[in-house]
Amino acid sequence: MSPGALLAVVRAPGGLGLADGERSWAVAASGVDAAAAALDRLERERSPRWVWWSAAEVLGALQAAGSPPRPARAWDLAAVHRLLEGGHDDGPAAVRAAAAGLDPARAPVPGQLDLGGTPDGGEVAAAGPAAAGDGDGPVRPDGHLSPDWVDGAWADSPARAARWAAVALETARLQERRLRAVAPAPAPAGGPRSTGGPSGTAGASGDPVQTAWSESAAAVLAVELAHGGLPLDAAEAARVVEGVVGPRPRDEAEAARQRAARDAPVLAALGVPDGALVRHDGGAGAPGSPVDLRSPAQVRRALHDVGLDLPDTRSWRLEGLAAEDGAHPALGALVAWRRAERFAVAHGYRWLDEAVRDGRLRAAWSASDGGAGRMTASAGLHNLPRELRVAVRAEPGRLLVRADLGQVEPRVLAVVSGDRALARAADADDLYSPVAARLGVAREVAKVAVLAAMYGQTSGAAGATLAAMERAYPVATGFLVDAARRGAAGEDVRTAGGRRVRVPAVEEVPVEAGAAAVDRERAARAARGRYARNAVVQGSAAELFKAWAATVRARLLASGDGEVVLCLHDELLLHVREDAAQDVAAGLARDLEAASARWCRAVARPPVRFTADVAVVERWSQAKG
DNA sequence: GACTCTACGTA
DNA sequence: CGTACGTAGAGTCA
Repeated sequence: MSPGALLAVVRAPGGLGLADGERSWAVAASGVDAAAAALDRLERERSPRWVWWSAAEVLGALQAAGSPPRPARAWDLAAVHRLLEGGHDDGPAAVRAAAAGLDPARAPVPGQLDLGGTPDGGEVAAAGPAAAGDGDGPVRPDGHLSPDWVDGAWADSPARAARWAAVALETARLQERRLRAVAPAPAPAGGPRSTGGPSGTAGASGDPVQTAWSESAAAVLAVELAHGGLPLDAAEAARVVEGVVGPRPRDEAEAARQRAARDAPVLAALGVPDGALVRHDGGAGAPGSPVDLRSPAQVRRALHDVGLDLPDTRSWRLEGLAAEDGAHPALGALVAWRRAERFAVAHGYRWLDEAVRDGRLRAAWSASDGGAGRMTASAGLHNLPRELRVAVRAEPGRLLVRADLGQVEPRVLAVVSGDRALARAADADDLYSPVAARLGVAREVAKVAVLAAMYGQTSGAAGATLAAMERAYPVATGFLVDAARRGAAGEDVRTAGGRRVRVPAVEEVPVEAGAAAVDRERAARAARGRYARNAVVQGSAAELFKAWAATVRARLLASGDGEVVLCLHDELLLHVREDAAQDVAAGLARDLEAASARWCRAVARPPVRFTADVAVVERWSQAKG
């Protein structure tokens, strides 16, 4: 077996089911440690590209092993399915149906009785070892997976586990064929407009399989991030929380008193009598509770009663008014109250107790959630307030290496659109400087215009500069306009790496429905347009980021210098051995060069320069931010 | 109990 | 009438 050859694995109670290009077999391994050891041995002997229905399914439980496996290469069927199809159902039945080109509506849903089994009209069952069979095999005559097997019958015996692995292997091959079929062609030199299909153009070039590899690596990373967690000094975090929301209450009664004490000055400023008596135990419309500050509607009414008629009570609006001369004192009080309340609710003591264990902040990770395929995390990890970053701290003998991509979205726009002028601007450390020179405006104006183009903003100061953008960078702006047009029309779009971003259709409204309904429809189409316009950039940036993260993970794996502990859209945080930190930091830039060059080739676009800001620190807060 | 709305932290 | 996400509480409907 050559390194990188596909090797499918499933984990059953008694051991592993395995399949490579030649045969399928089972390895007995009862218990987490034995399974981890068996996987690890195969990793060392064969250096395969592991095929699994999902990294979480195989690796999740094995993270608890004394020596968890650290696979270098993977083909994650669920991750590749999400790449190809979008959507959320990435279980084996949906994955197999899509890979085999079958109607997903006919795929078995877990727990469903098998009422099907006869071939769909005109559809041909996939050939191969998995389909060969007895009437009780994993693949039905119509090509869909058998509901029994989807529901877990594959785990009943070692022989069945081996067959299930063979199905996984075959499904990976089917996915690879489909990937090549949807791969976007290079952006035409003459302009961005293209025809046909959500990808814009069909036809293989570049190397779409690379996206499958890095997305699969990100799925492995997600499992490791969920298990490893982010090093967090709980005592330091508690100090930060105390500074914002006050001391930790000993019981619910004390918590209620503290809440009332926080509310009192704001209620007084609003002229609400007897604020200290207000109940805040969750009861709506509590008696004797004239204003619940946690209710935006009640706050709005209270502000109206003191002469402030506002469309909403969002902080930025209150802050703006509070800064004016002669502002009502309630405004400033309310802004300060909101900040503390927000902190207490989202990142207060409850969060500390639930999310932090053994000095680690742990969250559930997804490698490609959301329409555009960004990584997501739970437990408030991706919206950790800056004040708390001081508590994200390397353990003794270790340091943090933090790196974030510079101006990643406009650089990605240069790649995906194939705009040569924007690509030249990306040669500069600060992309906005050459753009500003070309547009003949100040740097800040240029920056706003570029961002406005990518977000679909039409109002405000960016408007005038947008026209200059269109003249100076017609390929890039044309690409964005085209994506917005597709989105507004309800067509799906694809990222550079071929990720399908589903755009929900807008319900058509007859003219008779009235002007308001017609306006709503137009607004909904515009929103879809902005969504699609942004998704092709944001989603492509997510792919580049994951390619980088996968490269970094691979190097850390080989060196044993440390681990990735956080992925934050364009930022990586590594927890590494103190003596290796400088080497790791230097390697991050090289990894970015390698990953971005590979990514540009893979998506069949001219190379564009990417930059990263790298720092070695003890606390996350010490890095620029 | 499931859902929507408002709000707000991060990128 | 600038994108995405996760999360929470109030409020609504059943």
